[in-house]
Amino acid sequence: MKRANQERDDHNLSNLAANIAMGGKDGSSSLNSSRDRTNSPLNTHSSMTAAQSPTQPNPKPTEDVIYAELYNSILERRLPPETKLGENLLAEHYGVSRTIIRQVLQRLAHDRLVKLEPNRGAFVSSLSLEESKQIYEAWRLTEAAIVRDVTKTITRKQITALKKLVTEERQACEAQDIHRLTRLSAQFHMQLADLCQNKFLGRFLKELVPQTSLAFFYEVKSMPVCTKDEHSEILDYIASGNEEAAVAAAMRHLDGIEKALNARASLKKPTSLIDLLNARIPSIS
Amino acid sequence: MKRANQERDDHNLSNLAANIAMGGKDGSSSLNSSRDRTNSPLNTHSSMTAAQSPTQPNPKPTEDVIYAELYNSILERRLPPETKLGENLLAEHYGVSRTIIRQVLQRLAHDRLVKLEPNRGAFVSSLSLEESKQIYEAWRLTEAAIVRDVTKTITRKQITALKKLVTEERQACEAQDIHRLTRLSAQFHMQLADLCQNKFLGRFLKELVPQTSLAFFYEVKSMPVCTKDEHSEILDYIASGNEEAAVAAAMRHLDGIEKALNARASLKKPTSLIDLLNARIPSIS
DNA sequence: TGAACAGTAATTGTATACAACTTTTGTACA
DNA sequence: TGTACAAAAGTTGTATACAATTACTGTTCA
Repeated sequence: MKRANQERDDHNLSNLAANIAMGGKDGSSSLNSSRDRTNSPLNTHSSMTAAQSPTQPNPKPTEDVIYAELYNSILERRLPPETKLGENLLAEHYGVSRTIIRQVLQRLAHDRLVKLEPNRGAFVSSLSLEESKQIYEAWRLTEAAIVRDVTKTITRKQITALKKLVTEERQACEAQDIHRLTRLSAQFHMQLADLCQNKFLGRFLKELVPQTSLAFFYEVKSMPVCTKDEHSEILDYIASGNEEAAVAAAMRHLDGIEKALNARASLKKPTSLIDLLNARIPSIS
Repeated sequence: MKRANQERDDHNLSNLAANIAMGGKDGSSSLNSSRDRTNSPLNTHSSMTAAQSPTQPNPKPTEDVIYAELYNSILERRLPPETKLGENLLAEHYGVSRTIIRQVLQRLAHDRLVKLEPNRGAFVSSLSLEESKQIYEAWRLTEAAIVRDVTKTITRKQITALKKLVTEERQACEAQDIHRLTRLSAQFHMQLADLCQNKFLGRFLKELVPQTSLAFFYEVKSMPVCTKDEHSEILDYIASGNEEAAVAAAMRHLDGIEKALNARASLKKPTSLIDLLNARIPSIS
């Protein structure tokens, strides 16, 4: 009836993304597991260097783990907008029942990272250019309030943690690790939001930021704007208690990101299978 | 096996609230049904005058209907904070499986109107005074941006719809219908938020407003601040295109609500069964 | 050749059975 | 009388079976 423990599929992000991309017909994969039990999905090290501990017999992942993996996967743009997230495929991949997958998909739909179409299934959400603009407008409004708040209350320890994050960004940038950089860049703002005394504003921003990964245009291959230096600048102003300068720097930063987005908005959706196939041989055409 | 259609329990709000309050041991109830299929829960007429069409054989309610009923029920303060929402009780009350109830509870938890405690169940969320203050701060920030936006783009038809709402508020106020007034008052702000061009800001406010019903203090029996006139004032400024005056009026309005909340914050939680029993005979003590 | 239709396969929606956990209730003992 | 422990009742968590809907594929007919 059930699959034995030993022959259960492992689950890691790169394999999952590959499986989904090719329709899930390829079952074989390598052994890998990450068993973080943090509340916020962002703190899992899902996209760290691959080879970790192949010894673990790979117990059944919890709902939270699966949620975190998919969450990060979308945030890092590994699963592009409009990708179909079939329940059976995911259930078999993670070795859990569809019940769990369903709950995960509902949570992601709640985060607006996934859209559920009745009787048709779950898909990674997508954003139009207009919607993206609206996100950045809402982001600016909220970020300003948060930066103001945080500048007043931030502690040494918190500054150190954020500086560490910027350092990691720098490393990812040097290593040309686009996915990791994308995640770390979002994480900087989300971690800042966590420091805001006002829980509700913080939550709002933390919901907003990941959605910027859903723009259905956006050139994935080129390196995103290297935001590490701007993050560093904002952080310095915050640390020095210069509220207005910090806010101004943050606003410039967001404006810059949005400008870069607009610049890339020219190329349309390369999402269909045909487009993906064509994109494989760009030199021949 | 299954219960026959005819003897299936009906489901209406007042009976549900009563059932939950008394632990669900009382099964009998009257016949009533509302079958709206709107997307936003607020447009259902769940709390209108009771007697409608007792002829309907009462088909199985959809997930959306149950969601809307519970949503409104919490918003209107019929189900007070910390009320336990047992899955079996709800499933039997609505005549659906626990699967459906579970999904509804998850959606409500996503809205932060319900909190899910692992292995313990679902409860109506509650808010501390500090959290309430934070909500109002976030509300002010967002409301200002929304009022500014709406003032620029509002149409005649939309103004008429809002005026109708204010009229309904006035009626509810005269009729001393606290629950309905609470809902209509929230609806005014949520409908305004819907008119905002920026979807994300609008959504945020629509998530924020219902949560103000979760303050675990707050005197339910006394009439809430009659906000109808202030709503009318805000609306007039918006209609006349006076952006700054509209924003100022809205800010005064929110300040007033928060002040009233603080004033009522003295009486602590009367949630426990003992407290409720004691509250029944206040004249004797 | 192409469009429309029908049948089949696959996927999602719902209900139910069982397992795991928590809370309550009852009893024994200090 | 009160505390500690044990049993049982009730509730939630998960998996699975079946129903309903959709998507696909192959055939027929114009």
